[in-house]
Amino acid sequence: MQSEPTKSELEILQVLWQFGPSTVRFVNDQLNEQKRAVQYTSTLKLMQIMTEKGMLVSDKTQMKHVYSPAIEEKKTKGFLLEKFVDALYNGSSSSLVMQLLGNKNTTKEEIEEIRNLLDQLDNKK
Amino acid sequence: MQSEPTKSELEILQVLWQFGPSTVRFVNDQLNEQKRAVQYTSTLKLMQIMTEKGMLVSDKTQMKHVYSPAIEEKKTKGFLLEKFVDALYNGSSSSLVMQLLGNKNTTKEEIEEIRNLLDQLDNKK
DNA sequence: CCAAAGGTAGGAAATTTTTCGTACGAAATA
DNA sequence: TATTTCGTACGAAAAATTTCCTACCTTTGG
Repeated sequence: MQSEPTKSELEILQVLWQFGPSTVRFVNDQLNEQKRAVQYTSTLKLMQIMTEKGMLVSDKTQMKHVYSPAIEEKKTKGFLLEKFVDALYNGSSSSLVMQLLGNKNTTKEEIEEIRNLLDQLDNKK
Repeated sequence: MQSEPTKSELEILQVLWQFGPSTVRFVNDQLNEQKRAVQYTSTLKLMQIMTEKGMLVSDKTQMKHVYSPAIEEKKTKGFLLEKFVDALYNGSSSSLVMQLLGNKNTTKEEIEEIRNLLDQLDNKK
């Protein structure tokens, strides 16, 4: 069963998704670069906890353990998206999209892109 | 400035969004019905904290205080949606929609609805 | 070989979030 | 009126999350 990552856990997953299997050192460097100051052992600890929870898997054959997400990116994001739609939009995808389309941050290019996605979907039927 | 509601805070907001300004008693009953067992004073306390934070406003003219969201639903949801898109889809709305369209839970009716939204958007330009 | 640098393990402190007990006042009701 | 019911206020306990200190081992470079 999939459990919901906490905020910090999600940050770590993001790094692993972006760069693939990584050492603690690398993940920690990325967090400090991309996000915020955090001590090496904090990151280490959290990644160990995530491994216990079954959220990550680690290759311990080498001294520098290499961690990867235990569940594929798409699945986890889908899971989180579903939770989000349920919590905020009562499960209605179109409500979410409506809100999205009204957002300043959604550019015309993005909207065009979404239209293309829909067209492709039609062609398959 | 808008601050991110915690999980429990969001549950309370949901009730207020759904039913409009409410007393603590009513919100607590709804939580117990819709979500999970929780004591009256827990809900009271949390709603008081949310008021301190400026997340809710309360009408204290009557003995039974009536609480409302301080920020309109649309704004808060938009705020949360933006955070979500940034965190999971690197700010790309179309990526999110793509994932959404692939979801089992998104029905054909929903997809049709989304298409209509896009068409309406076009007509306005 | 020795020191320095870099790795993991584990416990525990610190912080944030959540929950509830207790006190006490106002309102309803028997 | 007396009692029970229902409300808020407040403090603090409990739980969950996040952070980091310390110990100790391995590798690297002089």
